[in-house]
Amino acid sequence: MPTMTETIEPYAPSERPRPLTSRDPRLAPWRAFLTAHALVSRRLDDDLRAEHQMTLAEYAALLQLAESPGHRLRMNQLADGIVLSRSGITRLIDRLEADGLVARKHCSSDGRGAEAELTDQGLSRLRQASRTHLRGIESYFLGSVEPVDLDVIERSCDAIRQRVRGDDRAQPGAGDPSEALAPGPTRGPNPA
Amino acid sequence: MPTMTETIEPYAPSERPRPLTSRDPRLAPWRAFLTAHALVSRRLDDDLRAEHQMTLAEYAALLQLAESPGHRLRMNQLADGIVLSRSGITRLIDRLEADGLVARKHCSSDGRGAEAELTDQGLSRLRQASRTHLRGIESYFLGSVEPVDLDVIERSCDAIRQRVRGDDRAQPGAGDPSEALAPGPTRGPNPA
DNA sequence: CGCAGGTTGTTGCAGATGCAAGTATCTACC
DNA sequence: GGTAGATACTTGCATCTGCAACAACCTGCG
Repeated sequence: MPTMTETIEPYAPSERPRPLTSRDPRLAPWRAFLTAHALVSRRLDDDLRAEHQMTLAEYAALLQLAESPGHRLRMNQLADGIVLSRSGITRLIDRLEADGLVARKHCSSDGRGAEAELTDQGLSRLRQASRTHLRGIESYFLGSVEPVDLDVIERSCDAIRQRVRGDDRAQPGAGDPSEALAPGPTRGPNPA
Repeated sequence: MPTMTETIEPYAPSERPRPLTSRDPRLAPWRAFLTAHALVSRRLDDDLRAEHQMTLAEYAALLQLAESPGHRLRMNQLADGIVLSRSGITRLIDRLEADGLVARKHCSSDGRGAEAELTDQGLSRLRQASRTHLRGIESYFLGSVEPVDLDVIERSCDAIRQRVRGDDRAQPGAGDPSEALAPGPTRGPNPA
């Protein structure tokens, strides 16, 4: 796997001399990170619940499906994508299916497998909810971070992701997911 | 096809012209942020559970107490500090009290109030757990982020915090909390 | 003083999540 | 081909969390 970012730094961030102590000033960024996440994600969740009767996790699942080819995904990939346990995904899809937003399909290539497929109604609900959600991200997250700093955050968080789980399940053939929500003349199921 | 060549103009991060769309590249940092947090916090929680039978939230509460003057804190402040609902804090302190790690005290200045006070055993358990926890932070978080970038993350996350909750409950008179866990000859309530 | 309204913490209840165990299926090796 | 082990998902059970309702208390105003 590519170690691509060979930086010109003084030392690699992974190997530092002394063990971390409770008074190390580098703990401040970590705490800020934790608090910021807790506040933002709670707020986004509250907004989605209030305006669309939908949790943040449900939104994330619908979004993942909308960005996947054929609007369908295996349970496992879904679980990895939104960082949820297998059983968590089972129940989450249960709820979305009960609401008619996704449909369970048998996986043709793997008898054990199940796929969740976004329904038209699911896509519609996702698009509606995305207005609230994107407004929230813009307001709480992007509105607080200097544009120049977004790259740093993305790089750092990607590095964290790669480090915590040795691998990553990237899907190179997934096409451009950025248009999954775009209501333009991209594909059939338009928001009627 | 829209030209992605945006000029590098410096405008305030709070006021942007167009509403955020689902294909905006600024969504990538947000998603990376979400995923990184989910992975790191889960990992830290798993480690604490496995090695010290303690959740991350319990650790955070004990730590907050250890950093507070007198090793005690009102329920509300505790709730704000670790971003948990009131009832969540009630139950969390219930558990810690049942384990003998904190003790509930009546607040002398406010008859409604309750304070949680760290017990000696609580401090001891916290110190033990902190080895695991600090090791995890070093390994997963600090080991992934370039030292130069820590400041950016701290600033950004602080800005998010301030924006999401209009105010912040800063305690300027709380002294230097960084020594709360240091086993050295710092202050009175030492591990007898 | 006395009450209205706000604040603090706790409890009933419901929802979301994880682990461990179970079932069905796939893969590899004999 | 057949069996052992791995994998994919689901289910039972326990835990954690939040909202709404509640009780106790404080504050301010008449």
